[in-house]
Amino acid sequence: MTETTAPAPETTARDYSDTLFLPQTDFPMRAGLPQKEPELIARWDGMQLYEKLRASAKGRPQFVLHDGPPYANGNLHIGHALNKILKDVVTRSAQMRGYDSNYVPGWDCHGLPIEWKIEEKYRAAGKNKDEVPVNEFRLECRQFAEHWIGVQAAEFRRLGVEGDFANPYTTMAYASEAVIAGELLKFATSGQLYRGSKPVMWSVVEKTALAEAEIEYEDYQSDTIFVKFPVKVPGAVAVWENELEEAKAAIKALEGASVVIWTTTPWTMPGNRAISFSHKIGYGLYEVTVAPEGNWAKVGEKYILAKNLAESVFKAAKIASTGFEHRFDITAELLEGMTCHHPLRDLAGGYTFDVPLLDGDHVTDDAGTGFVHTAPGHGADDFEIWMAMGRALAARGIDTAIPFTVDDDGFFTREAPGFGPDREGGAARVLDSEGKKGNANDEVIKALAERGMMVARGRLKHQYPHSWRSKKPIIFRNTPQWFIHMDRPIDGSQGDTLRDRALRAIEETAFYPPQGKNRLNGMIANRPDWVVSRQRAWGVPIAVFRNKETGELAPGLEFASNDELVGRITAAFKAEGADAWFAAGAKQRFLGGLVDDVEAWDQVRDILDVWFDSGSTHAFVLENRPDLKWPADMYLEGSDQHRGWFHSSLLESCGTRGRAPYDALLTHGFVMAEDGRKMSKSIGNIVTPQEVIAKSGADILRLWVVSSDYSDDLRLGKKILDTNTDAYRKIRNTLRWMLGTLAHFEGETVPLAEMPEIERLMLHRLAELSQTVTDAYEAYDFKRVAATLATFMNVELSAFYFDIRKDALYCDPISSVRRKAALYVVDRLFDALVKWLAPLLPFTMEESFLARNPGADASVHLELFPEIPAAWRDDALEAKWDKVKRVRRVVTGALEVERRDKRIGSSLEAAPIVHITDADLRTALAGLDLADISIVSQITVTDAPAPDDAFRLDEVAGVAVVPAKAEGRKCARSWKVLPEVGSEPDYPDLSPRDAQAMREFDARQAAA
RNA sequence: GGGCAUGUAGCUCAGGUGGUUAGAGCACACGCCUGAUAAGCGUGAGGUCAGUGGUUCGAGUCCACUCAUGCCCA
Repeated sequence: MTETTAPAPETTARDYSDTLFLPQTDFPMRAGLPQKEPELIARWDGMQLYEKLRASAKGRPQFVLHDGPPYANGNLHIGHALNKILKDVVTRSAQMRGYDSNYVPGWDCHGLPIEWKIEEKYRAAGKNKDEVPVNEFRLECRQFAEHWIGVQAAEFRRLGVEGDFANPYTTMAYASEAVIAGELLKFATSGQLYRGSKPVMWSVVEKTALAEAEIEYEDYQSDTIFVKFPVKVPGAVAVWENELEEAKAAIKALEGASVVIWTTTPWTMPGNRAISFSHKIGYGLYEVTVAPEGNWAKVGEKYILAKNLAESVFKAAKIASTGFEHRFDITAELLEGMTCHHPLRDLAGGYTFDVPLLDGDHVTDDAGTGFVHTAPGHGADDFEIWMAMGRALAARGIDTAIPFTVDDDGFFTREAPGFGPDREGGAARVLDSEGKKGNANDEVIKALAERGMMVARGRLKHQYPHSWRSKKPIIFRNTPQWFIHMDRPIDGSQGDTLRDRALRAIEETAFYPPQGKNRLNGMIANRPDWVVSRQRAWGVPIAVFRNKETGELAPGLEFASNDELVGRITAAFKAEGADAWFAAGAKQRFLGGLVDDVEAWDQVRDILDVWFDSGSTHAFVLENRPDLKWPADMYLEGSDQHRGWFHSSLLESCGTRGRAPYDALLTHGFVMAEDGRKMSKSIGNIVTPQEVIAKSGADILRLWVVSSDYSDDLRLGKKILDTNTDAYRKIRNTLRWMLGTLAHFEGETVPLAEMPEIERLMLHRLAELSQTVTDAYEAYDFKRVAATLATFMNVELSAFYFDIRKDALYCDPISSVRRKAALYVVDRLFDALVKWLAPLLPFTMEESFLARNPGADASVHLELFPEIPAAWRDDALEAKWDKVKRVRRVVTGALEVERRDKRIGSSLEAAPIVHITDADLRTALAGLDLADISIVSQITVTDAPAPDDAFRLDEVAGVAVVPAKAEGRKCARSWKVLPEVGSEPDYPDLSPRDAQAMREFDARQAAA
């Protein structure tokens, strides 16, 4: 509706649209990232961006984020994406902060999972791994890894990750294998490497050790036995010394009593070295009072049992519930320090050692007797408690050596007296080569029964570990392994053990977030010696020889020709890869001429655990590449790597170089589903990076990463992706408007002093943001960068500055300083924002940057963060404008009431009267055009008191607004309603400002 | 079961050393604009700060316990 006083000739009115400086851009509103991003990658490849980045940063201080190598055996999952995106943001932001930030991606190539894949292939073809020459097998593993490195590299690049993808590092490169072997030999030479033993899951059928992942649990029928361990020393007598007579009687009663254990593996009895109990369980002493004729459990025998289980034990022993009596309770104090005789004591002259009782958390009273037979060579729990108690046991005069009672083929050895090769009829066997039960259980039970040590026997069907490959049962078996000392002085000096060094190194490392320090520290402080050996084929060998007689190692602390031997080995590996170790004649080749009799030495065939490989990356990557440096500025991985790569790298480097290979550690959490629970196939809540990229684009995924708190677990699902997509659109549209507006910018600068205040306010905000953003990047606080910039763009630009300045930018005459100043400021805003956002959203920012700065060699990623002139900072101006904004808020509030009541639609229809009784606020407004700032056509500011019914806001005292409709006609060009419209005869439908704009416009048209 | 963490609006996050009605962005609802238009502007609703119990004049913030979730180990 227009005014009736001077009817505007609407039908003939000129359309002024094309005389306005409206936004003009080809930059699309809808990004089409799934298509656009690959084009940008192709462009970066074509222009050799990585090389240009290095060249442009030459001579700057280095920043090295050393890549933790992913395992090369499959497509990326969302966790990889999170990890690599964070790394990319760190390296890109460091580069733009002024460093030479070179990122070299790497891959972990050796190890079990790849071996399985190849074995699986063999199985499918009906072939047996053991019939294939080891180096042929290794070659296939190598090719497999090679393939996946190619796939993953392409997937990483698709995420926008920039780095030296043309020359990545791999743990299987010959040069790497040579260094890895060499690093291990340093431990050997310094005497830190030793041969020990621990139980592993062993398949007798395949004659190999198996990893947890190669095991499946199946039903199995086991022989169970209840066995007596006669009490030798009744325990902590001192505790009872001054106690009641009853207690003393209890101790006396223990004479002749037995601790009873229950086990499902009778064949492990020769390996027994202890009995575990729990202080959380109540125990009692029971006596048999009635027993059947010829029963194992006889009248008068006294057993110590868990009270909860006594009834069931006697039932198994064929004693009626009226045939036994509870005598005393037995306390944990009494059990602590108690020792027993081995039930096979004196068999074939063996088993004469003391069997101690140990308090263990793994003991429960839901089955058995409440006492757990403990054979450290035959179970993980058993081994753990035995090692944990090692020092205390030694103090009690107990030999802590773990016996090798069973050999590779499942036969008892000489260390199982009475059952080994000396036995009449030969060694008893646990399992035969078909995986069937041997005679070991029966022979052990027979021997126990002969000595009167059996209480009962039975059978139990339960879940038992089987080999994934052969489907046959496995056994736990003590095997030789290679260890690195944690607590042995390295240079012979006290306080210089590997543990000491590592704990000191942790103190000198920066942790992001700080909690990581605690976690790593706890693990190093408590960990046992480092097991580095695996009985496998695909890896770097523990390239040492061991003297068959003396156990001496070569290379080793005592070996004379260490340098020569190490030199031969590493040179060969460098030229031929670690395959050289497995080639025929290796022993002669390496050891020949360095020892008297090569045949007196065994060549160790074990390979290194892959954690040692990746723990050595600092040596073969950081030290070997001239474009990197040692130590790294940062290692960045998921929080699980406190146990993994951070840990092994720390130990390796401390053992060989005395300090950590990194100055800082940054850890991130895991990606969870939307409800905070882990993603799983069965629930179907898995999100893959591939599908997000195909549907939304990598920049959406990156926005999700950088707006999340990576130090905690991250959540991801459809809804969260949608939210991020919306947030992305807001950012993109604001940039798009700036690009459109800047189409009219001709590069003209306006001196700061001549700029309107609101332009100076924006430059000031830019100066503030510069500080915030660079600080946040420096602290790796990316969510702060993302939130700060997004909020700025939405609140201060889109909803405030741009909204206000549209009138000047679209309508002002070409000559307008106000318009020129605004264009200049928009240009500066755009430039800074695109650069600050570039590490976060590399695709979109490149696209935006190129829209302003076209050129074959142009890239936002070659830029530095903008230098903001110090003069732009103006805190007083900001304080002043805080007041202006307060007044504006009241005006806007008043307009909203008018709009709601349908008195106005567009705010340009209004001409409010603003009563400001607060002198401070009025001063702030002096010289400012509040009508422009409030986006109304006219405004009246007065210090007169406002009527009672004026609009007020509680939080803004001293301001009241009386609404009014704007007087005059609507300018056909600017749409402002002004009394002056029509005052210029040559443009009767325009305001004077627009008339002037048209004159200049027409003049330019004519000149063109 | 042990170690280390985390738990603030639908979503993502702010909330130095305890102190007025707990904030922001996005999403949502409603309204406006139609010269940023599969956009833009405004207004609004939305939280017993995981729970319980303490310390304190006062706790989202300190302490204890519980619950939930995650990582590592067993």
